[in-house]
Amino acid sequence: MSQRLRVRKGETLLRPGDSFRTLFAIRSGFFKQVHSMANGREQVTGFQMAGDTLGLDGIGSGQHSSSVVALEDAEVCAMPFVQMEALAREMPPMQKHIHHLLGREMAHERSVMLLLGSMSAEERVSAFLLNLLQRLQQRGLSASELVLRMSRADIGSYLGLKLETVSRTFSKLAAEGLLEVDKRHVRVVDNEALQRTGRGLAAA
Amino acid sequence: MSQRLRVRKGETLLRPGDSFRTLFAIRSGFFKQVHSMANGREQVTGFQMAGDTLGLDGIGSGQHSSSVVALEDAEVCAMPFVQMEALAREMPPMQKHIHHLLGREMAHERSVMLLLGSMSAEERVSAFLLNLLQRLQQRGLSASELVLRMSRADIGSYLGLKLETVSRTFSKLAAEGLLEVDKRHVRVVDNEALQRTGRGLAAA
DNA sequence: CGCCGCTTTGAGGAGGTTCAAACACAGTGG
DNA sequence: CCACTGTGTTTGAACCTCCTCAAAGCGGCG
Repeated sequence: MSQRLRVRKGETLLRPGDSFRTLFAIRSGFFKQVHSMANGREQVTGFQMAGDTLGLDGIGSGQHSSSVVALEDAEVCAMPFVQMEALAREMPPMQKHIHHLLGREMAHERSVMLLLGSMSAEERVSAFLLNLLQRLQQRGLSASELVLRMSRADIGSYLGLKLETVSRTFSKLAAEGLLEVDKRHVRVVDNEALQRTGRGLAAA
Repeated sequence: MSQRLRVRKGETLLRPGDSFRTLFAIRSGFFKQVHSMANGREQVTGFQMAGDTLGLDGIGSGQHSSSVVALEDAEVCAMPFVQMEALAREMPPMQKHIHHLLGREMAHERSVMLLLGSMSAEERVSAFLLNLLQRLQQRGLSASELVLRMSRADIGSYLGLKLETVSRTFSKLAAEGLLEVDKRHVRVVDNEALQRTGRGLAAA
């Protein structure tokens, strides 16, 4: 039922306007999701890694509304949505699964809304790191060390900050002894303090 | 299958932690949806009116994550979700309908993310008004005049601004000749200019 | 009338942005 | 091998938007 697909770093898997036909389960790699506004401005709305699902936007309209770009070489599984719907009609667990996926997506968007609506730059960056670390830990990786796959500009766009502010905030958190930062390599030194700062963002 | 329910102004229809069992279709009235963060801060995440659906959050976790409060006397239809799921298995149109509802909810949250992430106060307030007006128009009401059901504080919370900023922005838009504002009564004078300012937020 | 909730307006201050310059690093071609 | 270029990051200084604190106005209701 599902077909593997390779996506190279920098390539675009989905574009706004593409008709909604398949979901993609990420087997490996790292993606960013970018939305464009009517006035031309762009904004990163999410980062997806192995185990996450791509393409859920557009389930309502039948058209994708965002572009999805690989930030490193990746492999995905294409799952035709009509087949998933058909399965859902016969197997309630599949129906539950789809609803669960949609629920998670909505929960993520909600948590970003809260972050953008009421957190300071320092809180946003902390919450962002904690969220990434938690998701990496769920996948069996370190909970205190990570390599950022995205640029400062991408992080800033996602967090509603300018790239300079993101950079300054990393420096500040490092100066305060919460992190060690070297370009895209980040190590958490004081996890508790980081939690204290960035608490508020929910899971995946 | 569905049961009517009256909710008086100020009453809470759903609370965070309530188990997810039923969706509510609004027959009349006006609601706000409020989310709380781990750190105690609160934020309005949406306003719902007649024809909108309440309770879609919690479809993933089985628990509601927000409270829903009536901003005026209202009447809603309770629809047990297990029955909707059962129907969806037998009738593809019902399945489509559920997916459509979820898609709309996600689209709304996305549009608010974009608003919060990259628009100025003036743009946010304009986009907010345009969105409300559009939804009122879809319901057969005036596209140029409305009575706000929510306070400046609620608007501010929703738009990621302080209530004073919302008030000032209304005054500014009025001074520029785009609006006439008298407390909660708003009339659009220059719709084009308002569109020019607030474009970027998508539908419902 | 007098209180209370909501709104408006002002003045001052803080957090983020903007503009600019310098640095690090990888890839390229001479 | 090394200058050369391009992209991404860091840091500084000045500015601007929005926030904070404060006071006053409006309107409804007991």
